[in-house]
Amino acid sequence: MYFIDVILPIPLKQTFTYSVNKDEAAFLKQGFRVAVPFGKSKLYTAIVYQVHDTAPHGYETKSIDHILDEEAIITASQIKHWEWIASYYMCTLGEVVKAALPSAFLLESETIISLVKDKVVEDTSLRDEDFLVYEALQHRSPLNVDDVKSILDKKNVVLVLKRLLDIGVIEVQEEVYEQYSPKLKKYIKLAPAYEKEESLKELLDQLSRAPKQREVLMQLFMLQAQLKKPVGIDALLAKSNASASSVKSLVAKNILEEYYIRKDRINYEGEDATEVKTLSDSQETALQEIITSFKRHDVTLLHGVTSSGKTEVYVRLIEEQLKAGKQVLYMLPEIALTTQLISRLQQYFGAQVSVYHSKYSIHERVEVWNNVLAQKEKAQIIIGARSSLFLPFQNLGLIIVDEAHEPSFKQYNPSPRYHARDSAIVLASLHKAKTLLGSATPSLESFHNAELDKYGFVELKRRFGNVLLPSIELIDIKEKHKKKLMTGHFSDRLLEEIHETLNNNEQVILFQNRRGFSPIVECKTCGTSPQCPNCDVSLTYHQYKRQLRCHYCGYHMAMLVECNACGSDSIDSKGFGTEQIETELLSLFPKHSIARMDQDTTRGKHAYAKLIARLENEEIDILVGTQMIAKGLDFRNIGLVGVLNADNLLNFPDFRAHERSFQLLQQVAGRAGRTQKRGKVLIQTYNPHHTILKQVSVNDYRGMYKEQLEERYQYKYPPYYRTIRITFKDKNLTKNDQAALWYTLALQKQLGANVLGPEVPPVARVRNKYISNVLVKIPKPQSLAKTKEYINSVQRAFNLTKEFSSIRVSIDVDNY
DNA sequence: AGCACGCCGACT
DNA sequence: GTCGGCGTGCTC
Repeated sequence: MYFIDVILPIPLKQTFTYSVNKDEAAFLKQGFRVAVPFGKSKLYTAIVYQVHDTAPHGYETKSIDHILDEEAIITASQIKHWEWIASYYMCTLGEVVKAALPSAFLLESETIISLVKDKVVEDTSLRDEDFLVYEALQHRSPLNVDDVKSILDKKNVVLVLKRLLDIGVIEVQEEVYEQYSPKLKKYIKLAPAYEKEESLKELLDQLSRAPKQREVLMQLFMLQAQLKKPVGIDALLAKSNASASSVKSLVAKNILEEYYIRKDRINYEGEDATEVKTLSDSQETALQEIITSFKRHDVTLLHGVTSSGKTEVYVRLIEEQLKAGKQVLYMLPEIALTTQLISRLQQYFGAQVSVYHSKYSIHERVEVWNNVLAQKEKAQIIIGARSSLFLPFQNLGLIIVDEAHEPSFKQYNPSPRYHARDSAIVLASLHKAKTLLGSATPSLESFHNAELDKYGFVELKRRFGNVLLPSIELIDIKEKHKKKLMTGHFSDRLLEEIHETLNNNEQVILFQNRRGFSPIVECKTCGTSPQCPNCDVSLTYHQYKRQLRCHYCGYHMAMLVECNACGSDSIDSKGFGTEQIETELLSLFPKHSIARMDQDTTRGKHAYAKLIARLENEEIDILVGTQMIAKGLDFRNIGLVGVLNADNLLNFPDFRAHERSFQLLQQVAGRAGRTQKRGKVLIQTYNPHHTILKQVSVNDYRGMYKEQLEERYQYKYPPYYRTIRITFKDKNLTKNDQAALWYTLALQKQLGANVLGPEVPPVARVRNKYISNVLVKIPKPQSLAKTKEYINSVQRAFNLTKEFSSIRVSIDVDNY
């Protein structure tokens, strides 16, 4: 007897054992996919973890359904990496697998319902609903469960299906579809029968009465001679100017033959690689320093001011790896993965670049996966978002994590809650590769690591071409309000500068952080504002659809005409988001073109790219935007950057609020003046004496670092303490509170005062579930692994407590 | 995580 | 009486 242990893509800790026959056991290896029956009736895709011959105790194994791959699609080092992620971030291997594999690799079965042949039923013997399904099946068979649901327009259809099954009218089957289908291209050739010269001659004579068809044939010969490779049907049609119908009739007469060739979706059709620009002196120095640093350190931090030309340095490093025959992973936050950057790298490396991120179709992702696995030429360099570190690299030489300070490298939900920067470092070490972290505003942890000599450190202090960093001016809007110098949300100073910039034919970017400061609707008479029925938050007003929406659960309703509480019609929207700024701008600058960039305006697949293109072509004079505009936009003609209100950033209730504000404002400021002329940045605030703003205005990263580090030390936060957050969720408030308290007390038994909480978060209820948080702080000398082991033991005891069985517990390691 | 099973209230 | 709500427990 042979068995395999498999990983299922579900949040269960253990592997599952299935039986296989001798041949299967010989064929299967770790990393293969198999379809296995799981539970009552489902088929799941599982990953083979190991093949063995030890029968498990206590249960009967099922046999696998079938094998999905011809060779392993997951490498041994991937499994090792995923095990590290599962153990470090306290989640299951199944969850990692689910996040790691392109969805097209993980198929679940679908129940297929079909009519039993020759089974006659009296229509009258059926109930109305049953009859509807029966009738539908006579028109179209088979149906899936969703079809039945929509036919009956209800959620629960099991009963109907059960009855039909009982009387033997229908049968059901579980089917797994391969979602990935290769892209095929149609080619055309002469049928083999005519390949001999005499038969060809005969044929041409025959066709003398069909001049169009004859012409098609002649063109085909010409193309074949010219291209010396298969002729695509599209090429033939274009060349011969013939209609598809003449080709079709030639095919019908068996004179021509159609055939298909598998084609990759990922194809770079641009120019071939161009020479890398010559590096400036400071770039060259940085490059040499990085190379030297890698001799002593596996990880190096590159601190380069905005627009210092980090990309060119990366390009050189990548080039070096390619020469050594190694693969390179270039990671970026999702949002910075613009066509702009991709095409820049393609300029240098042409077809060797592949891109991998969530906007790509499942087919494209499968192809990138396979290309990386096979070490194809076109998968030498992967540019991708955080999930690209799950690809099956074979021979990785270097990982670049660009914009490494970006919080979006940390995944919060769903599990695995991994940090891509840290997971990348582990991945690199598995491959004995190097990691380069690049940032203009490194995170405190990374800078601290560099200071402790855990990481190597290299600096690029000058902007490329010695362009000056923008001048930054703080505007006290408290005072401006007092002196009545505000027009809407604009100070006189900001308006003045906008006018001047526009007069110089330069563009303006305005930044308005939306988080925590969305337009909330309020009744002026009684002061109530409409709340979300499912979450403890006020609804926010969205002008473009005249709707009130909840940012947490997506609930929405039409804008109120009168107050629900008192009936008054004096409803006011206070606060300001990007939309309101846009409206104000339209009336202040009616002659200029104004655009807005936020989640609402970049929803479509190409919306973002289009906005960027318009900005690049200078079709937009003023762009208002959220965080989104801070990332990687690289334009030559931005003369002015305005921050409408810096305070709501600073007042964010998070220990990293100050660090984040500094980073964000620096990034935003970096959009200004990327050419010779010095750019200008205006920051409006109620609090111009705030240390962070001062530090931003004079570009004092180190000052910020030192001061923040001191605070972190005092308040026991990272990098001095690690933290793990444990979240409890339940529909029942009391039960949830009890559970959180029980857990906290259990943790405190061993960890004492370093367990904080339970604490109710600012938004205490989301999607009708109450939330409670517990924070575990881990001082440097305390073992992280042992602490986690202890948390795990508390978790196990918690799971055994019956009354808490409905509580959802999620654990977030390094929740920052 | 799904999904079946089973127990309760609200309707034909 | 049936239907469908959701709490509970299991999955090799």
